[in-house]
Amino acid sequence: MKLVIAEKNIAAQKIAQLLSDAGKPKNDKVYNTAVYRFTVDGEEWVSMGLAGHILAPDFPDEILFDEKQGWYSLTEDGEVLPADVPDGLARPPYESKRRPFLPNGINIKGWKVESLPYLTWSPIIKNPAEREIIRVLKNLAKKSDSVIIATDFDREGELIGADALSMVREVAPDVPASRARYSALIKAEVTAAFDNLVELDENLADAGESRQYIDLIWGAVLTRYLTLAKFGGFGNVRSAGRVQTPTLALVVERERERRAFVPEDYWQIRGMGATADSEFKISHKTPRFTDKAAAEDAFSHVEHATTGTIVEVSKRSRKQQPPVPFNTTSLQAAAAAEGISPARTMRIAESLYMSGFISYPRVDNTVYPRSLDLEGIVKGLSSGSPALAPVCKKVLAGPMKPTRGKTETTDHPPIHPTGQGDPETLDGGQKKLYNLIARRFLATLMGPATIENTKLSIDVAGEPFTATGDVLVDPGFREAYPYGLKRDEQLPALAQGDVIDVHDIKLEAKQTEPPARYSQGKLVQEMEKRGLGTKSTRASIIERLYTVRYLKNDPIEPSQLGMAIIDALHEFAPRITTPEMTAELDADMTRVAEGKDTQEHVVDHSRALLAGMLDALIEHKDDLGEAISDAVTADAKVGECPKCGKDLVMKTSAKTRGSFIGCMGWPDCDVTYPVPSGVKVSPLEGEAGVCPECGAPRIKCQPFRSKAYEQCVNPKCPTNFEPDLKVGECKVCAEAGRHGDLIAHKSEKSGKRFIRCTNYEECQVSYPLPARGKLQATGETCPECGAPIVVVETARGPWRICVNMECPSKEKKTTSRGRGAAGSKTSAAKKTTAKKTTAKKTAAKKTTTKKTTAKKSAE
DNA sequence: GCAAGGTC
Repeated sequence: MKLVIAEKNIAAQKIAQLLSDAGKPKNDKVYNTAVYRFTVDGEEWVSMGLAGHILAPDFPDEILFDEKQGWYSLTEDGEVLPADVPDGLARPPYESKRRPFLPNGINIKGWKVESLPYLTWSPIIKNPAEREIIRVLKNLAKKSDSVIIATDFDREGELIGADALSMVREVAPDVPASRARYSALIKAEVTAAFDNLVELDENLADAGESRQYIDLIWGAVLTRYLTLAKFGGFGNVRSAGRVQTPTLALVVERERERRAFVPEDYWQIRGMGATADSEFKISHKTPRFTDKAAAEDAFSHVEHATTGTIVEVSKRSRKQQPPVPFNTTSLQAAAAAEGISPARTMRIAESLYMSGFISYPRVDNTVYPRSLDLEGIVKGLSSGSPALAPVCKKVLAGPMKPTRGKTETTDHPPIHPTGQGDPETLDGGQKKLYNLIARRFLATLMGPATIENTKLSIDVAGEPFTATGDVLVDPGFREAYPYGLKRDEQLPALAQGDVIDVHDIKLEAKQTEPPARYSQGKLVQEMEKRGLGTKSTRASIIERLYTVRYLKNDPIEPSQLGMAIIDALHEFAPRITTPEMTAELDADMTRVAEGKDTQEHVVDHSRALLAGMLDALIEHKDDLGEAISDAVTADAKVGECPKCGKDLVMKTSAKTRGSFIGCMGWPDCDVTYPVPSGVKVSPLEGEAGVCPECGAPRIKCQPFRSKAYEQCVNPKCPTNFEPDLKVGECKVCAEAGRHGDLIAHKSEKSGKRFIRCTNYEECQVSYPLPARGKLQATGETCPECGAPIVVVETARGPWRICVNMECPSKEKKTTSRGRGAAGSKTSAAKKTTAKKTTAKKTAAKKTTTKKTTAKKSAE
């Protein structure tokens, strides 16, 4: 039997399909792992997929260092054994200007600043990371008479293959092994690769392993150092790494630019133009006046103007080209613009890929291979998604010339829908991403959009004004792909000499804006541009920076802690803070791969560079600890104590582990505030962070998967609730000839807010209220149902509602205002909706599972 | 308790 070892399951499956003599390969399982059995020229073959790297590098357990005997380990009875370490590490571990100050017997497993120099020079072992896969691999290897490594054709692939082979060698030391190198999972490539088997490239694998070692050594040493400089308790690791630290530095650098930015004043003159049946924006031909006097002079001419004359009408049409196919980075950027973070995009994409909706999601390629059945996919989409059917029909009728991106690789096709599966079974996030991918795919097969731009030149009291409007005259690809499309701005049909009304002309003082913060999508693109990380790692690295609290918010801001970390590393270990470390590492690895340098030399050189920085780092440990401590306190600050003026900070209760806000003046000052549970809370900065009503801090609350809101932390503050506010009079009571007032209440127990009539016993009139937002009475009643109208101050501004949830006006609002009105549903109505959604989801899940199972057994 | 790289 021949054993084919691929990097991942899909590759193992594809290879089996492409090499199999006749008919489909047989799906089989060895201990729950999928393997594929087939025959080649009558010979029995089996292929299996790994799960990427199956071994993980780590520092050995229980290895110690002694000045005289070097590295050693202790047996269980305490016997000293020389450790099996590579020659290069037999040297004194730490070439410091000082003599090593440590006692003998340093254990590198303990997190101690004193052991960091030894960690820098520690040997590295590789531990099994995928025990199940290794078990299957060994099981099959024992039964095989030859083994073919068919992992991806790149540096990491070669390393993954070499690691797999080392596991095979443990059970089959003499089995012949060879390597198949294919760069695309298509018949011609794969058969050619298996017809021309080569040897595993040990140098290339060594290069990959050097990368692993250097990343681990630098990452572990600096992470331990930062964590220990000011230990913040377990769960408060301050990490550093070759990719994450330069990425953080990008964000910090942008923030510094913003802070150093000096805004410049400018002035704008803008107003409204109107014809009998339409209104449009007009602005002075000089878009920005930098001279205040000139702006005021121009404004004085038009301030009281009521009419303007059209001087010229010009029309220009421009074409917008359809987008190029998605690779990982462009998908992440497009999804980020739709509010899905890169990390979440990858989690959802993985699930869509695993259930057969989309192609493999980790790709650099942006050119569809010739072998891809574009027409078949469009047909599949057409029958699977009713919403896409009309546009699919158009695509099928057209010439279907796909666009091409700049990056052409042959490993996988660009990310595209498979045309399989029923999109109705997907959940919210999946559906959103699937639609983006499906619509992008269709757009790449369509023609350009044509936008007609109309420009009006208008004379207003001798001053030149303009108005512009963009109208999509031929949607082209936009019919499939509306993402990021600006709304039409239609100007009325006007001709030279026509006179229009003008009004509301204003002189506005403005200031230039600092450079924008990175969005998560932009940061992923910037990382790619600078060679930081790979398509598979960038999203998770950004996410990591959020979990260690170096970053916050979106657009991305660095925390004080993040800035302190960059400052410290910039001063004492600058190499880790720039993309150059990655560039130099790449150059080193190329030399190792070419056989011009060795793993030992390259890794030792890197160890020496790190060791050279340790002296200064250790010397300044306490300074850094203080800086981190100050930064953490500053990050926790939510405001100033209204009672004693000291800082109010987020604290964690030792007893309940819940969060609360407390005064730094404790125990002298006892001011505390509760913090809503189940939401992510962050302080608001500047004026927004202080409640104008009561002086307590205002905070931003981010509930899981719903809109963030802001509120004052003081539960007794009038901004949280106006108790016993009269919002109107009871209509039912009035009809019955008595008087009843409608009063707003808040339940002490549940915290729910509602309106109830003072004669509730008799009329039973009560209305629910939204859970948050300051309430104002208007004195008005709803024209549709006669219930009172109130204003609720929400995060998105004031919101007028009729308190009667059964009011007929609600239906209209739901359609016209979308989310805003949806929030006005009664809790009962909400419950029904929630139930429906859950039921739908459960049904959807069941269907998906059924389908997948059905599909699997069919294969 | 550390990184970054694969992929589940």
